[in-house]
Amino acid sequence: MVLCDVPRPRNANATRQAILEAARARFCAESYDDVGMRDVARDVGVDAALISRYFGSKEDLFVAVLDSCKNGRDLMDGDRADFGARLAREIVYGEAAACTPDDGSGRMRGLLILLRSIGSSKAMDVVQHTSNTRFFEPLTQWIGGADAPVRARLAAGLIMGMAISRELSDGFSNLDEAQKAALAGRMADALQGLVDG
Amino acid sequence: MVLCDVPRPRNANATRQAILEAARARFCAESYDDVGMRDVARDVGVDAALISRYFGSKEDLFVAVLDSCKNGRDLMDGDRADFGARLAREIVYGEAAACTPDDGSGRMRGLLILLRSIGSSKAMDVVQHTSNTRFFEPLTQWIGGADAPVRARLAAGLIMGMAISRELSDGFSNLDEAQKAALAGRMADALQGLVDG
DNA sequence: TGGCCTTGTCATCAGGCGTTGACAAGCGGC
DNA sequence: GCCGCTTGTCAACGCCTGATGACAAGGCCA
Repeated sequence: MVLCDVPRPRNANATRQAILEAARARFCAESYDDVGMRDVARDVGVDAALISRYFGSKEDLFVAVLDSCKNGRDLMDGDRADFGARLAREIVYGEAAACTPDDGSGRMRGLLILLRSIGSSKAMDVVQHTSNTRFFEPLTQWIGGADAPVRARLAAGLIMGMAISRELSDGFSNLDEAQKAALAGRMADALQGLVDG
Repeated sequence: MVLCDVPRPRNANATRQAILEAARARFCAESYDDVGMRDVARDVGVDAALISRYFGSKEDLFVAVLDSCKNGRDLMDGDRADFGARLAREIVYGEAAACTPDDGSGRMRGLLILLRSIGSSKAMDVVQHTSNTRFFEPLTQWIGGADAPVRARLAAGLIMGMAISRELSDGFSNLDEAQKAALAGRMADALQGLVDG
């Protein structure tokens, strides 16, 4: 996970950015409590004290990481008629789970980070607030129409639940390819039904 | 949360049971990482060292708590035609969230404890194993028929996701009563559809 | 070349954790 | 009454965490 082993040139902006990306990868793979400042610092090849200086506290770093992720609205980018199929594919086939330390292009990355740290009391406030403003509310707006809040809650629940189910079952490893396809199909239909009303 | 403040009579079985119940309440309300041995000990009115002696390690205590909960199969008790409505009501109206330190009669308690500690690396092995043997597999068996694994995954995902959605939204506090009823109704239909095939 | 601000390191702190082994107190049997 | 086992307490250990302030070194400017 070490991103750079030659002496880092003295460049505050680049270093700050490297810390942010390393932290994003860590928070994507581990819960808030399991991510240590020293871990992130080691990934970048820097002393942990520097993170404190650049970002303040660990919670501030967490917020900065969430802000650096693409907005939850991006989940709704693309053809509306494909929403269900798109999301189902990303979750069932794990395209959402890939979490390389790149520019944060994964559309679901922010949501995955939030899901990872659910249950951590220290991150609870941030997680709760961010999931509402970045995920629930945009989804509700985008769905629109009568019962939008209700349908959005259900869609969000299904998305989050299947993401967790994926974690708990090691990527649906107990399902063969045909079953995975069936799972993605059923999930897509359910989601699309909620979007279309 | 202190269950007893008069000097506890010297009774190993009763003390062990009291520790188990206090731990169950704690693990139901907080994640594995957030529950401290000293917290549980204080609830019972006992020294933390005693827990180590009676249960071994913290992980052993966690396993003992999960074993003490009603089996996940109990979720499927009752009229099969009511499964969706029953589960939806318990989640939307929070009957599942009540977690008093009683005999562990809540049917969803075991599942709630597992959900609380998702994301904790220390508890991951236990959570993964228990959720499969106590929740996924019984549900798959109970659903039965063609595509049972697929439908069970979807049902489980919806149940878990809505339980988490409930947490993140403070008990669906942004929904009025009519919307909650609509949510429960839609969720019930979706679940029942998965059960019936 | 010398001064100085920036960038990064190091040692350290206070606090929390789970766990351990030595000790105190209750209590039944001889 | 005293022994010995059980039940519970206490102090401490080693480890890890996030955070802090003093210090070293790079690099620009005069």
